[in-house]
Amino acid sequence: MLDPQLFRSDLDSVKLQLDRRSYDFDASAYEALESKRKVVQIKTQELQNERNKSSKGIGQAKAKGEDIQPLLDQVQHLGDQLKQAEAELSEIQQQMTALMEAIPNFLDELVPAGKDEEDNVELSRWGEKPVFSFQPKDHVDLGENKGLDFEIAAKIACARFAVLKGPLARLQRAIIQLMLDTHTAEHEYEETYVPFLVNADSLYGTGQLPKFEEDLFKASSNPDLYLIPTAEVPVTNIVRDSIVDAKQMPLKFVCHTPCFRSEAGAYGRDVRGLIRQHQFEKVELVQIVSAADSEKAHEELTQHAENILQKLKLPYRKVLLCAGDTGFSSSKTYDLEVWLPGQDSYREISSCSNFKDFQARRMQARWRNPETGKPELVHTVNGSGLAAGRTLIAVMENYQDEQGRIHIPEALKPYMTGIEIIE
RNA sequence: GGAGAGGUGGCUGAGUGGCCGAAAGCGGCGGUCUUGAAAACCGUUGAGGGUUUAUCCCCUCCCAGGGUUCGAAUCCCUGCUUCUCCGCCA
Repeated sequence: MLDPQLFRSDLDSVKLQLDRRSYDFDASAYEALESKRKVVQIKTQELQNERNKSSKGIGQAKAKGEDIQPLLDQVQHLGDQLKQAEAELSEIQQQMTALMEAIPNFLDELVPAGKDEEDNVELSRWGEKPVFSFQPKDHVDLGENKGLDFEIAAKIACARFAVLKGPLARLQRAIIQLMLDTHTAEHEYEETYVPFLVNADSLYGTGQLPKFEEDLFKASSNPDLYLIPTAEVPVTNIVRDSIVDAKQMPLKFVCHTPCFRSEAGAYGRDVRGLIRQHQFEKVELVQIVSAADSEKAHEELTQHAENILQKLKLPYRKVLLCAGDTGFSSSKTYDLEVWLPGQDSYREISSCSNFKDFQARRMQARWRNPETGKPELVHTVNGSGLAAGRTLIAVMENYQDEQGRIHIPEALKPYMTGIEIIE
């Protein structure tokens, strides 16, 4: 949610900002609603004031033992008028909220113009792509005789699920362990365990609702809960409706969860393999910081995700998303794309975003600034550190040999109880 | 699942229809005292919003949503939630 004050004080710059997003903002509809709001709100508050004064007068008269009947007759007309004004105001406010909550975040000034991922800007590359003396296989072929099974998963559930058995299941767990250990021990994140089902308020807070409900799995039960599409939702909502003590800032959480996505708009895309699944494992990094610190925190958090790729010696590149590819709630996003020999391309393995105060305003998440003594909105920053399912793919494809075996990267060996090669 | 008791400011906690946005204490902030600190004492200290150049003024908020009333933290209904006891359970 954007700052409503800005809409009132400088609508022109709001329009310019939303233009960068190619967001079709109906400024005249907004202005009409806003001027109506002003009139009705003032009228409502005047009526409330009148009621309060009268009631106070009645109380005092009664205490003195005076006859209050004449006073009661006087305020009789107030009730209906007030009720009507309040109803009208509430209707306008609901319309205003509906309008405001559908508007995406402003883009950071450094975000490049562009329509889709073609226009993203590559910032850096790390690592050497492996050179093979044979035609490298993709992870589906490599996993075929090693316990990676999509048919069984489709029998158990449906398409876009996978079953892992034996050393590959072990390898995914090792990857998760490495990430959690690194982020807690070296990057000072607090390990967190959270619900995998969340309520609508939480999804609203981080921006998935109300606009993107079709991307979610809803649990058809009472109370209404949704499967989390990312740990970002439960973890960020830890600070919803609260004022964080300055001494506790910044808050840094790391959390491993499964993630569930309906992939409703992805028919026919990435149908092969583990790339795009309804369920996948991810380790998420979340930071709750002050406005002054969020830019730095965003850079650092991205580096923390990069460190995992570097430990695994997986070649990757860092990309700054263009205007059209930056998510609804995000102000600025870096994607980390890992090299996948089986696909002969870079694929997203982490997405690190600075949301500034956009989520915080939706969540009413604040901290008390000791300089002013006043509560201020926090900034939220998060990123995958990393998507474990895709990391598994990257390890399989980058560490394969001519016999179709998979060599365990050095950094994972301590977690594999002696297994050095999966064959 | 059954029975009972609660949800009030940063925290503890008083308040059962008007003088309550809310006692008292703790904590925070400012000051007096002190070489400095502590203690003691004095003062101050909730959030959001409207109007305004600003001050002023006004509105809303005592878990949430409805209701009763001229008037609700207080009474009624519904929901959520916490705690205690019993049962069941990984």
